[in-house]
Amino acid sequence: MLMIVQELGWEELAECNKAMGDQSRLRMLALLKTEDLCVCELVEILGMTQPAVSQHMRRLKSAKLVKERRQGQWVIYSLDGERLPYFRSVVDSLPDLSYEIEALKASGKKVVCD
Amino acid sequence: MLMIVQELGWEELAECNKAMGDQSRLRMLALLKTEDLCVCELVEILGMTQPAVSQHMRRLKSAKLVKERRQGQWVIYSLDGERLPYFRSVVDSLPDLSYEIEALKASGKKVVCD
DNA sequence: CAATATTATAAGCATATGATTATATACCGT
DNA sequence: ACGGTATATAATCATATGCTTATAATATTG
Repeated sequence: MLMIVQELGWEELAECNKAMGDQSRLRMLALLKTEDLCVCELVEILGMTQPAVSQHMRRLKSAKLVKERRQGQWVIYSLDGERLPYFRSVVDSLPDLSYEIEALKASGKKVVCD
Repeated sequence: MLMIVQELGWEELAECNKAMGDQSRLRMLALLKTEDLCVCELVEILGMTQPAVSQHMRRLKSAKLVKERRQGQWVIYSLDGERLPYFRSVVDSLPDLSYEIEALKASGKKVVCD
């Protein structure tokens, strides 16, 4: 089976980098590297308002760096980024924030159990 | 000899990505991948004003993605980006624009001969 | 030193960005 | 269908960004 990987244009390339050009969104990607998370969990960990998180996720989603799925009342985000050749390199270079997720679980606020 | 590579913080990481989050600056990086260039050559190739190019290069320089050296009356820019772990991956994924530089040479407007 | 060429900086302006508050939409349990 | 929880969108606002024009700074040449 032949897979055609569509070449990214300048516009899309710039959009991907812009999407990764914000500290909050970088932290979100770093968190999603460890585990898929829903919006309210990101809100809890990052200490941001819910609309702020939603809007950041929209930006990441429109750059195709994350994808979403609905699970009950939650919308769960996960890393995507197959279209961006160096996305894995970027994500790998992000600090490990798994301890944040551990802390969330310890506090009993982890809501989604896959 | 032990080389210590200073870990980049969120702030710097975001700045690097922001610096790469613009079509013009991506093109500049793509051009510098082929060959070191001075400002007036970038002006010629990209069809931008000289101040616009200078300001973009300042942004790239402050993110440490390019470095400059003076050669006579010209300031020559070249890729740097050793501090950004995935910089090479990004640059490698940029389209090849060497034909732009060839065209410049053919037109007799390549000013710097190293 | 004067004249020219190259590059950088400053100021102004239109648009983009990121946050906040308020409101709408979607799903769940009863 | 209703109330509660989760998420998205809209409106607003302060700041950032990118471009333009004008001007300054630096280097070369005569």
